[in-house]
Formats: sequence, C-alpha cells, structure tokens
Amino acid sequence: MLEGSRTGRLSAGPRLSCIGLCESCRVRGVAICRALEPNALEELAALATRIAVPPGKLIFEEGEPASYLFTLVEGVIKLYKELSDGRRQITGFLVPGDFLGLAHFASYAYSAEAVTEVALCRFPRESFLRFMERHPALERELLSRASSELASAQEQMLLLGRKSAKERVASFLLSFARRQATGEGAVVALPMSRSDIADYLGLTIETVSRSFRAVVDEGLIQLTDRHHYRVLQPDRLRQVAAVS
Amino acid sequence: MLEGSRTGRLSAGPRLSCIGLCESCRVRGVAICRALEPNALEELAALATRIAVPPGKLIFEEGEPASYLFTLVEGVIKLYKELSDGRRQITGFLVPGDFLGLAHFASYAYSAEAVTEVALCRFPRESFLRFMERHPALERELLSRASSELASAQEQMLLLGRKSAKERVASFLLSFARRQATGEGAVVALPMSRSDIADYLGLTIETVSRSFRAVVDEGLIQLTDRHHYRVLQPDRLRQVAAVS
DNA sequence: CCCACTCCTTGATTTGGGTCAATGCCGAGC
DNA sequence: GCTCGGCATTGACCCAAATCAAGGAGTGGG
Repeated sequence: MLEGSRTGRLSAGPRLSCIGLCESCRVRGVAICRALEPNALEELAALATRIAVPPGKLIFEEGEPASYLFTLVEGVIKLYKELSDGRRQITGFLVPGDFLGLAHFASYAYSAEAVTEVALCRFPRESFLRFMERHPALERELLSRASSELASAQEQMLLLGRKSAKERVASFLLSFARRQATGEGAVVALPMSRSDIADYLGLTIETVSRSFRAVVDEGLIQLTDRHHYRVLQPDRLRQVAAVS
Repeated sequence: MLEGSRTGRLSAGPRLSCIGLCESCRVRGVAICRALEPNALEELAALATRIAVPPGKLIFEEGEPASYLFTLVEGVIKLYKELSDGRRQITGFLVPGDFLGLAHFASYAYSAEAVTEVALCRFPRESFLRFMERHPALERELLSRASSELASAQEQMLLLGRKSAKERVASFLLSFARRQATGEGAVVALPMSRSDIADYLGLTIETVSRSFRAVVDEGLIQLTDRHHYRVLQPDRLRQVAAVS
C-alpha cells in the first residue's frame, strides 16, 4: 500500500500530481481540492512531499518549530498535549482528508503521532502560506475547517468537564461511528489503544474498560474484537451519551 | 457609559462610523481594523448596529439560527453549552476586541451571555459574509483568530481532562491575570461569579472556594475582595498550575 | 511449543472532589 | 438600623473514578 517509508516528491504528471490531495477529497466530503481550480491544484501539488509514517511514530512534537503543514491521506493520527509529569490529554484523532498543523504560530502547539500506518502530504510552511495568500478560496476552506474543529473542541470540553465515565464512552463510540460514515449496524474500526481512548476521554484505562463492559452488557453495542464494534441500539446509546 | 439598552445604527460620520470597531482595536493587539483599508472599514461599519446588553442577559442561545455576528466592544461575555439536565460547561470568556459568532453553520453551536454590562457591534451574518468574500484580509484575520482560539481550547481540554482542582484554579488565575495585560502585582478583576468559574473549570462552587483558599493560604495570591485578586508569587503559582 | 511481552480485563481498596447542610457576608429595600 | 435574599464559605459525609494488584489473551521470536 505504502512504498515502505520512502519519502519522495510527487511526480509532476497531470493526474498523479494531485493524487495525494485527491485521495483526501475522495474520502471526506469537503476537501482542499474542491476549493481550487485544476492549475492552482497542480501548483500546490508541486509543493508537496509524500510521507509514510509507521504506527507509534511521532510526526512532530509540541514546541518544535512548525516548518511544515500536512494533509492526512491515509490512516489515523492522534494529537496530544502533555504535562511535565507525563499526564497526557489527546485533543483529537485525525482521519483521511483532515488538515494538520494549522496554526499561525512559530511552533506546534501539540504533538502528533501516527496511530496506524499513515500516509501524509507534507507542505513547507512558508511556501504553503504564500500560496494561500494568492488563493483566498483555500483560506476560506481552512477557516471553515477551523471553525468546525472549534465546535468539536467545545463539545469535547463539555464532555471532559461535565460528563460521567459511561457518558463519555458512549459519546465517543457514537462520534467515532458517525465519522466512519458507515450505515447503521455496520462494524466500526477502533484503531487506537485503550490507553489512547482513556487519554482522549480524561479517564484511566481501567475505567474505560469497565464502561465498555457496561454498554456491552446493556446490549447497546457489540464488541466483535478489541478493535471493532457494532452499534446495536443507536437511540439508547445516544440517550446514555447525554447528547444535548 | 452605555446609552441605556437603546440600540441604534451607527452614525455615518467619517470618524464615528468605526468607533465600535476601533475601540476593539485599541484594547487588543490584533483586531479587525488592522486588516482593512479605511474605506473598506467605512463600508463594514455601515453594516453594524451598536447593541448594549445588561449583566446576566442572554445574547443568543445554542441552536437558534445564527443571524448575526458580533464584535465585543466593552465588557465580558461567557460562552457555554448545556446538557438536557442542566449541567453546564463554560467554554470561554470573551473580552473587548474578541469576535463572536464565528461559525460556518446555520445555527449557533453555543449560548452567549453577558457577564458584565456589555457593548457589542452586531453585523447581519449574510452581509458580513459577502463583505468578507470581497476582503481576503479579513478572512485571514479571522483564520488567525480561529487558530489561536483552537490552541486555547486544546489547553483547556488538558486542564479539564488531566489537572487537579487546585491546578485548575491556579491555571485560571494565571491566564486571567495574563489577559488583563496588567503589570506584576496589579489587581486583577474577576467579574464572573464562583458558579461561572466552577462551570468553566469543570468543578463545583465548593471545590472552587476551597482551592481559592488553598492558594491564598499558601501566599500565592491575595484576595482583595471576592472579585479582585493580586498575584503575589507568579512563579510558584505557575508551578502549582502544572503549566507544561 | 514455549516464553516473554504488551495490552486488556477484572477485582479490592483508596481518595479527590461531589453532595448535603449550615453559616457568614454583604448590598438592596423598607 | 433591620430584614431579606443571593452569593460565598466552611464542615461532614459519601461516592465515582483513581489506584493498586492480579490474572487473562493475543502475538511474535526462538
């Protein structure tokens, strides 16, 4: 699927040149390609380097100079912040089509790590920003993404500040199912570890495990294995999740 | 200070027409005015209505159609989300110069309520967005604000998910002091109630009160009254806040 | 096949912060 | 000046989730 971990400049061929970007488009409804005419897209693609990252490897670390921006083409990434004593909060999981490194700061405000095998398009920050100045449509697209990210960040604050363990887990299972755009009752992949889920929900792995057990025992979901589940009773799960 | 709660279209005079906006500029470093040439600013100001809101009054509610965008000219606003059973999470406090209603959705994703006496500039959503399309510089400014808001949302997730009560309160006291751009040892105003602070930090009012007492007893801050404090030992307070 | 290792689950115990209940401290109105 | 009502503080007690501890279960290497 990926060519090892070899990284290489995208070939300049008319179709291939935007593969990295267009794959993103294919997966998610709204994406960068939509916002640009073909020749602008060519120009942008020429800036990109394709990168492959194995599971568990750091993509960048909080505080290091933000030299690159990325689009996620394939795989899942976690973003997190840490305290000096090692406590960690995962602030989000990225899926194909998502944009990474959006920040008007000199350094990254969080760390990014591959959860699964990952394929990225990497853009040098400076040239991407120059390109963006000449293409307001791209800017608009990023603004729109930033505001929907902000909305989900606020939703997550409500979860972290005010929901019980079981409500957190139910909310997580629902939102992850929704994101995979699969039909009702389809199997949802859960690529991250229990420890990642705990750090995302502000809990311990033990509490995550017990809460999983509770929703399984009540017949709201079915765990096919540790990393796949099926939502059996979406409405009752929504109730348990305390969705406003 | 405010002309009662009367609301009125801004006069079209060359200086007055941008008062609402420029007051914002004056208070915060980066603001809308900076991004625009004078005649564009005139045009934008012509769209604005000046609004006054008394403390405790709702400005808009989560879920209602997002017909307006606002800039905060004077006072403090709280933004929050609620669960159906009344549990509430305050996602942020806005100060003069901040932008309100930024969302590419048809309805507001959160409620906004005046904490103090508030003065706003209100823009009809549609005409503001049309104006923005013709002025990429404004779009850029909003993108930059959105990404710094996103960064503080992530910081807040770390607080809500992983910090102890005392760490939360210390972090809050520090960040609020920083925002008021006052010198070391200056008195910081704390206009919101203990209940607002609790809902912002994901705690109860009792725990907020006890944590306040702890940092006061340790001599890290001094409470001049319930709504004003002075940071006495910023470095030790920073340590207690577990700032990474 | 066995061992070692990592990840996950389950149970027992502890604890930080929530809940419940007074009490104190104003400012507003009479 | 007194009372009332809404915050805020303080204390006693309790509980949800953390911590501590003991096994599984799956996986990869020898």
